[in-house]
Amino acid sequence: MDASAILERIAFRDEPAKSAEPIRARINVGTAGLCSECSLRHLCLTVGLDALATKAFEQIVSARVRIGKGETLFRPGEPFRALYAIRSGSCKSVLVTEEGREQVAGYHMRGEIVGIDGLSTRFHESEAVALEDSEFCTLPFDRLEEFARRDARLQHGLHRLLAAEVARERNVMLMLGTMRAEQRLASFLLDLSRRYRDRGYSSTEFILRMTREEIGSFLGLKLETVSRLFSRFQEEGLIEVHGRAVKLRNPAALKEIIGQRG
Amino acid sequence: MDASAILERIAFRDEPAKSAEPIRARINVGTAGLCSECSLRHLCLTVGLDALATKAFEQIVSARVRIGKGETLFRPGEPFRALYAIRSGSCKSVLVTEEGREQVAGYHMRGEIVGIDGLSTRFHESEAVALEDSEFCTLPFDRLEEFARRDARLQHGLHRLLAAEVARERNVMLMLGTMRAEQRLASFLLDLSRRYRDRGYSSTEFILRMTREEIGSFLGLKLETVSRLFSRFQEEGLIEVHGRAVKLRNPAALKEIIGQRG
DNA sequence: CGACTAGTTGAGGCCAGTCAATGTTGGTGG
DNA sequence: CCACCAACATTGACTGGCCTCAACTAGTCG
Repeated sequence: MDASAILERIAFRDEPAKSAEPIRARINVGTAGLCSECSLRHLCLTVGLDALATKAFEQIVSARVRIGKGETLFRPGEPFRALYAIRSGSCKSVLVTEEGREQVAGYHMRGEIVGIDGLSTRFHESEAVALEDSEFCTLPFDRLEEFARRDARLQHGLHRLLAAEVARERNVMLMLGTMRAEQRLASFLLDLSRRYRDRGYSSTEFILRMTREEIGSFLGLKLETVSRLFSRFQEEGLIEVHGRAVKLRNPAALKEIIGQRG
Repeated sequence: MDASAILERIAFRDEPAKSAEPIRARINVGTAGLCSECSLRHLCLTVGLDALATKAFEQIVSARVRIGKGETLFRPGEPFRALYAIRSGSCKSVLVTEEGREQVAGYHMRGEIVGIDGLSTRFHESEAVALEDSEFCTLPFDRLEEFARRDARLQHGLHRLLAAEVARERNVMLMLGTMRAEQRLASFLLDLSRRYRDRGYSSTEFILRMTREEIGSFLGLKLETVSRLFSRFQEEGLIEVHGRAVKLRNPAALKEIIGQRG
């Protein structure tokens, strides 16, 4: 089987969908291979690679996937074949246990990489759902590994990527384990703020892509609690909220809230 | 600087200790290099390596560290140089934030590998504290990376190790985000049970190495709550507790508790 | 023995969950 | 354009689970 056939298999996700509704993922093979011109290359795995290596890296990133809002990029139980770099849009990752316990494990925006959850068992364990129409670059993992064996810089990048995921989850653990509701929400807002800033957007004004329920699930709270806290923060002049539009009026005060007693 | 000098630097931790009390870590260089005979080789990074590669791997594992109960293997802020395989004993890892927020992030026993927390920033972000006198094999990370570039099996093993840590933390997230106190404790006990079983110990009778406070910190609960739950589980005939000695009398019922409603 | 740490148990309070009613928004079709 | 509907969001009243504070007990080590 040649490379393009493998890529088609990956791109078209040839295993049967586990769920009733069809996956309407579409693919643009033609537009692939532009890492060296990608505005996100300083956020992606190409960090640390020189121009030549980036060109070589483009050979790996040979497929793009577009999915619509609410559609899934991968589902629990599906074989793990690739990581996905978010080229545009955003997604959430959702954990589901046998007993039906469900939790939003993360919220990911452009320039970030999702799919690591499948690396441990070689099957995806979580679900990635687009929160808006989104586009992803497919990074076939076996080819990444091969590249990493030849290039220590990419190896480093890959390790750092995995380690960053560990670090991110550790922070979530800390939040869930030690913070009270208002601290969790403040922490969530400041985290978003920082990440939007890193991407060149406003750090004080942004649109939430998640519902109150999804935010609550991520923060270990109920949607009513989240809603109440938004209202309270607004009353206290910390933020302005109109539905999903949020403006941070006093980030310093939010930071202070997080620092308060155990 | 030759290899043994590097190892000495690692072993004797030449950077100044951040805390008042001295680190009394001792080292046995002489006993290193026995991976091929180690009873834990099927749990360690050597999984998947053949005899020859395991022999080669021994060259990497060139130092052992012994530390006493309550002493630290590494501290936040220290440069990351190596991963540590627990050869005997156990340890906890503790997260500390700037604001003094503190949480036990994990409990690790023999055959497990700690220190991954330093990989992201190249500085350790958590503290590893021995819960009993313990012995660790030092795996210098640069040499691991070098080996992984030459041997795809070790590369796989390393990736799986990192991915397993991601998966472990995801489970902790789920626990902290969706479970009530009794479910968290049940989940904790069954997790220990499984891991002791995997190591050839009894899965129903074991000694806790952590205090109630440490367990509580890990589970996002207060020590009083943990204590009360132990008592209640005992009243209900689920377990027997005498201080830190625990006997699971009805693991199935513990499993059921976890499965209960949201 | 006394000091100390770890653990247990009780009483009461508060934070967040639960249940429920109402308001708002966005998409669809007449 | 508006009516309608479903999904999302807000707000209130009440409940309950876990925390807080506190007293007491059981080991442990000098």
